[in-house]
Amino acid sequence: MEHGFEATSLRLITTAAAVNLAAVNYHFGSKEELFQAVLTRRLDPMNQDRMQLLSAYETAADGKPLTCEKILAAMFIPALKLARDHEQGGKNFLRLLGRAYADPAPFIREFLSSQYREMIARFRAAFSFALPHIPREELSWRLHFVMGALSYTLAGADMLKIISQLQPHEATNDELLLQRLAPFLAAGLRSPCAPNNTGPSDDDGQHFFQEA
Amino acid sequence: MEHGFEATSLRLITTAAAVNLAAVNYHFGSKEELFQAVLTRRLDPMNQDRMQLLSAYETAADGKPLTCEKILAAMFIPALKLARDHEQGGKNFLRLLGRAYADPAPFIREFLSSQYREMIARFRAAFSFALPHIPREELSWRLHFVMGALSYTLAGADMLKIISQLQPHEATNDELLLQRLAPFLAAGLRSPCAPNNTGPSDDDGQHFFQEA
DNA sequence: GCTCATTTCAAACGAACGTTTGAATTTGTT
DNA sequence: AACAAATTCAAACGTTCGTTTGAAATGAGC
Repeated sequence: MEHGFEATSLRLITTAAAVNLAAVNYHFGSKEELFQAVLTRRLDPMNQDRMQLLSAYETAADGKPLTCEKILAAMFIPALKLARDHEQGGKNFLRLLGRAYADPAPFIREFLSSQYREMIARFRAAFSFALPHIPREELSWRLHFVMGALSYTLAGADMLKIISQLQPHEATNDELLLQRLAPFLAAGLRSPCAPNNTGPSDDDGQHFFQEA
Repeated sequence: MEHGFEATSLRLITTAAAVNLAAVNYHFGSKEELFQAVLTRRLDPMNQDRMQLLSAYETAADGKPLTCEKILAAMFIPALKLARDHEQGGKNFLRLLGRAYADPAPFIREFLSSQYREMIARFRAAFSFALPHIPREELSWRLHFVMGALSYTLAGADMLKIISQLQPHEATNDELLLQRLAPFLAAGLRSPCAPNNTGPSDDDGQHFFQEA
């Protein structure tokens, strides 16, 4: 979490774990496979939880579309549950995960892609049903913004030291953090679509970036 | 941009640039200082542009508060101008910058912190004037979400390959991307504040994550 | 209690890293 | 042309990396 995948040596890990260096290659095969195992152990159950929670909400809604807040809650609650699991370093795992989102290593990107594909598809369908007036393509972008803000927030809020001078104990309160993030994102998701986003000749859609 | 700071060797860089390996240490001192020089050359002028543009908008508004869209435009337009400068690899620089936001290396975090502190303070003041009903602390969080979504978007939209199956030529159209991001973020910034966000006993503020 | 598969361990391997060195080369000035 | 400063260059430095090796230790089944 602190140093990223490349800069974290196996010697650092095995020393901290009080095991032999060769144990990693014996039990996991390589450093990459160890990393994938670390992520899979918690990421896969978390995404399963997310989808089950979403399904539970949908059956409870009985055919009616869910609110954005409800769908976002299905994304955030399993993450929070994991953050609360102090026995297994929950908060640190979410930060490791947030860092992995931005890691350029191809094997990490492919791994995350395979781990998220199914969950993202489910949630996009839910948002699409909840926001029928938003075109599919526009919704894809907004879902991207949601994932970006979420991963960035989970990654550790180091940027907060620049943006604000909040107390450090407040900056690490992930629960409060997500309670602020969800309404913010819900408002963005619900916001009316600019007219003709695909047509570049629309004046109202363009003047925004024309000046200066 | 592709491999991150740690995984990009000086031999890769100097070979691609057709210069000698030792030239980096002779002219820049170290790999870290080279990286800072690469960032500073464009980041510093970009942030200066942002602040000047914001000041221009403010004097044009003649004492009246700016809209969120206007303030966001002051953040995005200089970034777009840089992205359009193909002579100097503008788009690639923004992606390098987005990656740097998430890089855990302490010297990178300190460097970015010093480069952004002044600009962030200016923009927070502008948002605070534009959104007087949002408490200072809540605004800090929202500004954090804005920076997160922006950096994640600029970092390369690799997650889009998971989220949607958009055409790759569309995925790289940064201008359209920011035109979609700005309204999304403006809606989030403007969204009404949940009652008593600091008090954890408020029922309406808590039930959101209590269930399941 | 012996056997054999599994796991642990210290040591070493080859490769790649950022950096340094000191001699060549180029450049600018007289 | 000659000198001095600045720059380039090939080579090597010491370190660290992920991985491999082969022997020692452990554990389960008969």
